[in-house]
Amino acid sequence: MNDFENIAKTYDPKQVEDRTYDKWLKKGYFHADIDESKAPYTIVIPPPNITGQLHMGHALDNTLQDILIRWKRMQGFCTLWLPGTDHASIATEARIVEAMSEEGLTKDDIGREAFLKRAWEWKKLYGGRIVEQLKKIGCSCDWERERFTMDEGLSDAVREVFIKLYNKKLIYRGERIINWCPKCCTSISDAEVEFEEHEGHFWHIKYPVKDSDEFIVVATTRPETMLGDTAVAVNPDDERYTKLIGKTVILPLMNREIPIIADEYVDKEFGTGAVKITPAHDPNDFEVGMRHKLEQIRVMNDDATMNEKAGQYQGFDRYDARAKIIKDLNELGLLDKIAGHTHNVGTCYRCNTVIEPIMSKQWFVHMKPLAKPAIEYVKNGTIKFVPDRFSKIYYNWMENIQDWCISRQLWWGHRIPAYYCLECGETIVSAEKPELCPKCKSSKIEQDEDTLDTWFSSALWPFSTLGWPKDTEDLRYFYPTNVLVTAYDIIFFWVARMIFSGIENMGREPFKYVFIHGIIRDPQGKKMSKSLGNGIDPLEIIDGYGTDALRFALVSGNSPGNDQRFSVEKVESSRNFANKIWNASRFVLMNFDENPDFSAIDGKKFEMADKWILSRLNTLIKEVTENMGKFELGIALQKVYEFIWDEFCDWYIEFVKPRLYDRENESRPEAQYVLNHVLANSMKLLHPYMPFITEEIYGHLVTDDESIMIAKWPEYNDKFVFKSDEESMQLIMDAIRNIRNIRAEMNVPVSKPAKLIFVSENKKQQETLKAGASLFQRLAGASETIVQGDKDGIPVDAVSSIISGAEIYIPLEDLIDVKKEIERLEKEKANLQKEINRADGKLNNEGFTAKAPKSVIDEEKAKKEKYKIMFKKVEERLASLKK
RNA sequence: GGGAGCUUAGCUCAGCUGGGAGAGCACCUGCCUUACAAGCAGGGGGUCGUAGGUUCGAGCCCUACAGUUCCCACCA
Repeated sequence: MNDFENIAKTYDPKQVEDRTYDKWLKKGYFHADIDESKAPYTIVIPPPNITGQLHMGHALDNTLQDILIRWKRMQGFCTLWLPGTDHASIATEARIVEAMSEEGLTKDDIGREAFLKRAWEWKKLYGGRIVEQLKKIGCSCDWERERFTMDEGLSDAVREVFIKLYNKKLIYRGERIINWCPKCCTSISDAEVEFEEHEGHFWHIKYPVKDSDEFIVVATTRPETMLGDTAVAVNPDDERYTKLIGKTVILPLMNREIPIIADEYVDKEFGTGAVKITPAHDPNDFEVGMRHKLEQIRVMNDDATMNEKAGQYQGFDRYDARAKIIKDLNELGLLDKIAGHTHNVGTCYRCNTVIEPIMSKQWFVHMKPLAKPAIEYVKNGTIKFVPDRFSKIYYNWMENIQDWCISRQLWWGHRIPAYYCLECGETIVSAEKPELCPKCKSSKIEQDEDTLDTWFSSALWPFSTLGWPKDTEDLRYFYPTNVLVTAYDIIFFWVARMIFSGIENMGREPFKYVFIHGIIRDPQGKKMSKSLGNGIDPLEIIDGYGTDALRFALVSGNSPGNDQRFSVEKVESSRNFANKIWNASRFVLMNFDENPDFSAIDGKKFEMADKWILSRLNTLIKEVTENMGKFELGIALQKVYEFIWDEFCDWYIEFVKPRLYDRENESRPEAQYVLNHVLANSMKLLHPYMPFITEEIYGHLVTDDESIMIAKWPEYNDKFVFKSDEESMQLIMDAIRNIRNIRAEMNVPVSKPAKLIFVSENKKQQETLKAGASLFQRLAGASETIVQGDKDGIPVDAVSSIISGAEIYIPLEDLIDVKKEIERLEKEKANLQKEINRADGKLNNEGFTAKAPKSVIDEEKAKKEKYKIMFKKVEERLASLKK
């Protein structure tokens, strides 16, 4: 015994975590030094927004990355986990605008320069918060390489890519229908629009045909856009309207003459079959307008109020204008009818405001040529999605991709490196502001006011963070990265864009695997969200249960790509596991001698139980490593859990107790050694998942390592395969379980010792059972263990159990009720009969014997034999009881 | 309209290439046994959504259907 006896009986994460993390930091374990003798293993973090607070999604995502990184580091790779943050243009700008409005200020009040100054201050103040939170969950990132999307180097990368794509004509500026968010006051990309089902109306409006009494009725969900109508379209094959094609209608309220045109776009079956065409406010109408060379009249301002083109409705908000228009039309008798209509309305993914499709001059990325190789890289397996089904989602998006609107009417972000000559209108795309216009030599040049979509810079993250466009050592060594870990909801925004950007700019894939996980939901299965207030704060969970427990709860029992519900109960049981390990370790340590030294351990002195657990550990190492290699982290963790709790704690520790308690026992050092060895290796296997407690325990064990973080990952070793000992221990454990079983059934607690008689004809089994005597005594309440080859002298009033190969008799004297015992055995007999029948059924099936693999057939035959023997023994026992 | 996932014990979920259904929690019965009551020992509980099919053999593969969740498209 030693000091470890006095260690707390419960594991206290607070005493361990921060101290341990600091130690790792100080030792520089997180830092990756390029080592050409090693293979690199790289992960770039999905950069959290500087506005962000750690939520469960981050906790899961980063735990998964940390598991992979820690595992690979132990395997001897030169691992780099590169961290950083994203400037998150819209989200951050919104925060700053909000803060300013509390001071009664607007962006325009203070101007661009002052605004950016504030933004950088804000970043300085809050940008590091999420990074500190990542440290709390144990992330082993190389903080010396931390990057920010608006760092100088990364901004260079952005400009470089913009210029390059512009010169290749893959970036262009054009006037098109874009998604406009009136609240954020910026355009957003298609991917940033979320559709919501709204209960709306379908207003049928009568447009008078010029020089006639006729009307043509159009149906719309957005009547306010009619102010910008420049045509009415019908299907050319629609006989109802054939005679009207080419005629003119008077646009109500505006009294403008607009033509009736024919276009295939119109669906005869839908609505009235006649469509008002508003090229400046609808993407389809825009296309129709282009085909028919229609005028584009934009009737709305950027804040979604009506503009001067809206006539009497100028100044109205879009919805007020809508109400007034309906009212006015009704008064004019031009409102044909109002139908209920549920339809999907696009909203801004940041602020949830209904977006307005508006014609606007913006910058776009021409996507088709970039999408093509990006599809190819996944198709040919250069990049693999895990699980594979997500590649379908990716194809589906990439194959139907539209051009990407990248300009934003925001200030916080990378300003577009395009300059316009105020004299001749020339556009110059350049990293630096040109002195003179190359065309007219004017010096009146101004830079484009807009910034780029945040995702434009994050698309470059896997190489911009490594130094690109400079040709750095880091870039050469660590690129391409190995795996990207993210949730499925970000495949379009980010993963897809990184893929084509990596291929386009680096000529190589940005990563080899995309490891996709699901969303963490609340206990009711709802998505956690700020607005619902159902989010569970990971930091609170850490505070209450420890980081390791949180990590365990997030990873165990979950399979890749699937959503999961988060429950405190699960964290509790994870915490219990941590505690279990803690106490197992306490036990091991308090049974060490003063200065444990295992240099004199003799493998020949290993007992059956030692070889059994070593063999089991060996198998575990193999399986866990295989599972992790396939990203089956939940399965791997489950196996470690079961090994530690069920095999190591519940069995092995119980097995070795007598050897430890007896200081004279000659294999006591071997037991200590095996405890140390198995625990140390279990901790290694567990370390990627539960880094803190494993480090703490490992530090107390006898090892050559200064930290488990940099210890060598265990490897499968043929030398530790002890099949025969595994079988023997299986027999002993089966026997103990059976005896406990009987005793529980008979209400005889293990604390009441009873004699144990084993009957077995098999020499090896006899020896095994004899060797197990002390175990039977300790774990099955045996007062004495007798092993014999026949049934001579077995008392009639003994309770019996037949296990594979051996008969167990427990003479319980007056405690036994013979009638009850017969009943029990009859039941047993019936069960065995059922098993025999099942095996027979298979073996008598010609199809089975002809087609099943030999190993399966042999297995079945062996089972049948086994059950037949057991059956016979039960029968015999019954016969003797009935006498 | 197109696509994907899910449906397994009371609850939450695992189940790897098809070869006798598992865990955690909950529940029941014993135990404060000198590592751990956040524990130990034992136990009950499932015709694996339904119906077909392939196969010697299906929770797993195929088809249809039902329920459910999500993604994409966006017919004005």
